[in-house]
Amino acid sequence: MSSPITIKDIAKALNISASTVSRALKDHPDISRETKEAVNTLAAKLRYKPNAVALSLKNSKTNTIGVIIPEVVHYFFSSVISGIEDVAYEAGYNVMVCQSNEKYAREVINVQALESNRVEGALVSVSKETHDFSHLLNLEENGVPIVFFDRAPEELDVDRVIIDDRKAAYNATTHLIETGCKRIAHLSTHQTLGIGFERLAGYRKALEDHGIPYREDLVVVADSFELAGDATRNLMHLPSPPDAIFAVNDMTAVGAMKTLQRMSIAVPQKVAIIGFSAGFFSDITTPTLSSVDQHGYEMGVEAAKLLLQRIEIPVEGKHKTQFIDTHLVLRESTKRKN
Amino acid sequence: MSSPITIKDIAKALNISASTVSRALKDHPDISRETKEAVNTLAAKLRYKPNAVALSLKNSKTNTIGVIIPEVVHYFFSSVISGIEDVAYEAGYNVMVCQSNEKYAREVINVQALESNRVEGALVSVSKETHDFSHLLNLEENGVPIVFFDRAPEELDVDRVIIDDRKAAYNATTHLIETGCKRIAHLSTHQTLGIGFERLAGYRKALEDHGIPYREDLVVVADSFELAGDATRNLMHLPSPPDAIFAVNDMTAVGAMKTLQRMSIAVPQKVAIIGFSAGFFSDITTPTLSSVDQHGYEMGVEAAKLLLQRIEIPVEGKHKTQFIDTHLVLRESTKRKN
DNA sequence: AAATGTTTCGCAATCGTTTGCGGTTACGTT
DNA sequence: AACGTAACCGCAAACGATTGCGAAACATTT
Repeated sequence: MSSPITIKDIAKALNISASTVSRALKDHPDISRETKEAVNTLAAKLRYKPNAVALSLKNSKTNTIGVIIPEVVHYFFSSVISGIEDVAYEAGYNVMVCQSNEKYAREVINVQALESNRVEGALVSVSKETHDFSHLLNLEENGVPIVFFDRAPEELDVDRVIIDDRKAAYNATTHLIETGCKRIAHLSTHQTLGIGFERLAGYRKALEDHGIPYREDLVVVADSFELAGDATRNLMHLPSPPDAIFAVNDMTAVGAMKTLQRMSIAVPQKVAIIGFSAGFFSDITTPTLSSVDQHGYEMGVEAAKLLLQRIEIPVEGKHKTQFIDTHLVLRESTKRKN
Repeated sequence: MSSPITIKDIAKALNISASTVSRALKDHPDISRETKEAVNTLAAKLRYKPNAVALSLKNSKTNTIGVIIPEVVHYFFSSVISGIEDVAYEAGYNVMVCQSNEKYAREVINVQALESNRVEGALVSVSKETHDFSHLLNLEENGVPIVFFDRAPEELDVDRVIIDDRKAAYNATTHLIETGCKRIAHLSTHQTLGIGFERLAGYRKALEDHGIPYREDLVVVADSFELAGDATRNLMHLPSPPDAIFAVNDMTAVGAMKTLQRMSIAVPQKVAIIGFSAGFFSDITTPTLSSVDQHGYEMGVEAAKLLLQRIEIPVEGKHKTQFIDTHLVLRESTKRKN
């Protein structure tokens, strides 16, 4: 059968009207038992499946939410998706996933795709290139609620589910300090990204609260496996090299660790390392990597829940910022407290 | 504006008919220049976006393909998705992603969701629990082409994009043999899974071709990080323990590696290890992990391409099996040839 | 001046489903 | 015999966009 079975097919076969079939299928009291039985058995036999497209049009309800993320190929983002998927599935929603590939232009196109497809809400983590949020704000103005997660525009009145980056960074840095590290480097990311800004701020605050002077030469923008290598080499050639590194994410931390090992510098004895994100591969490095667990799955769950809530009842007044708890996962790349 | 702008809104505002607006928007010659301009400027001003749902219904064409995978949270699967996404995007298709979470029941529901949403084709990698494929075959009978990737039903006439598991396993095993290993263990997965069967077959063939006897006690079903630990411990307590391990995937390989290290057994000197899948974390273990690169992204690309082709021109006759090239990525967990 | 052509646009049907309203039976009641 | 009333069911409109066909309005030709 090339074209799917419709209600009309059933109606024609049974010599009744489409409306009767429709009502019979949903057990409407107006329909006699015999008719219902006939319809139901034929529908089952023909494997009738209601056309969700037609329903969407009729009800102006697509039961679909959109997701825009930079790249699926990151443990963190894919675990967020997993959380989103589970919540959406439970609530009878479908998920449309779009990747921006960290490109602003593509993100704009993604937004249009979501809007054309009449998604009822969107979950967005913006690309690194995105500094103008008008495409997203327009979407929201047009009645599509948005919940930002992880990477959210600063200082805008939007719903967001994020971690308390500053606090998490503060805790990570503090742990390094408490285990005896004095010269703590920070491999950071661009300050425009919010998380870059916040994590640096937490790092600085921790230093300050413990009476350790802030050194500009110990803070480097390096947010990938490759960049971390160069940055680490440079850091270690400083007159006063670091004895600990707080990296803005795990890939960066691993890049640093690998480089240190290649330089025969013992981790954590000579240089301790702590990462951010707790991708599951923090388990498999040697030494295993201490990290800040961002709870991606949970973030997905909470973001999706908030979005569904916004779909039910549009925001009244100001939006909400929800924090996901982080916690330090202490493994072998940092020293122990004594 | 709560409800999106429609063609009728524009028509009403301009005191013309909806048909004229429609034609004006697509530059139909029947429409005068002035009308076109008026329509276009108003459409732009109101940020009119065509309703993809209505178009889908009208054209019986949703421009959407469905993807069913066990879990997004695997580097391999998310890289496949990435490949699919890129091809789909290029061709103007949307992607609907569903996770089976390795459950047969949920996979069935996923299929229904895809069918209800009238996807034009599906890309499927079946769950571990799936032994009955009728839900998928029904879908295909109803005119929705399916391309299976990675995990495809055996001995069924379906389209599939897979790697040559047997050959890849053969190569991996052969490399271990050529670097001097004599007692090669295989951490395998269930034989029902096809890839389990094929990889074991390749492993056996390699042994055979090199005159090494097959030992049942060296083949264990263990296909996760945790299971690999126990299995490896048992293997090493054998009277004649292995001097190499070929693992069915990277997580398993890393589990084995970690366990060996905990037992103070040198890798690769005492026991060499080779994995399968080349998740990017094979780079970050110490020693780095030799592995068979499955080229997930490319698999996604090829599977999507094949699917789009099937959507254009339905299969005439028998289906196609397409192999993605694999290659050995030799790193530090195996010895070098001399 | 009549006939033909050209330009520009609207009507209505269609995709599949739902639903208010009205219509047709059959049955019972007076 | 005439009427009321359930019990069942169909008509048609609606969701938004497209498109064949017909129809005005105006211009051109003979």
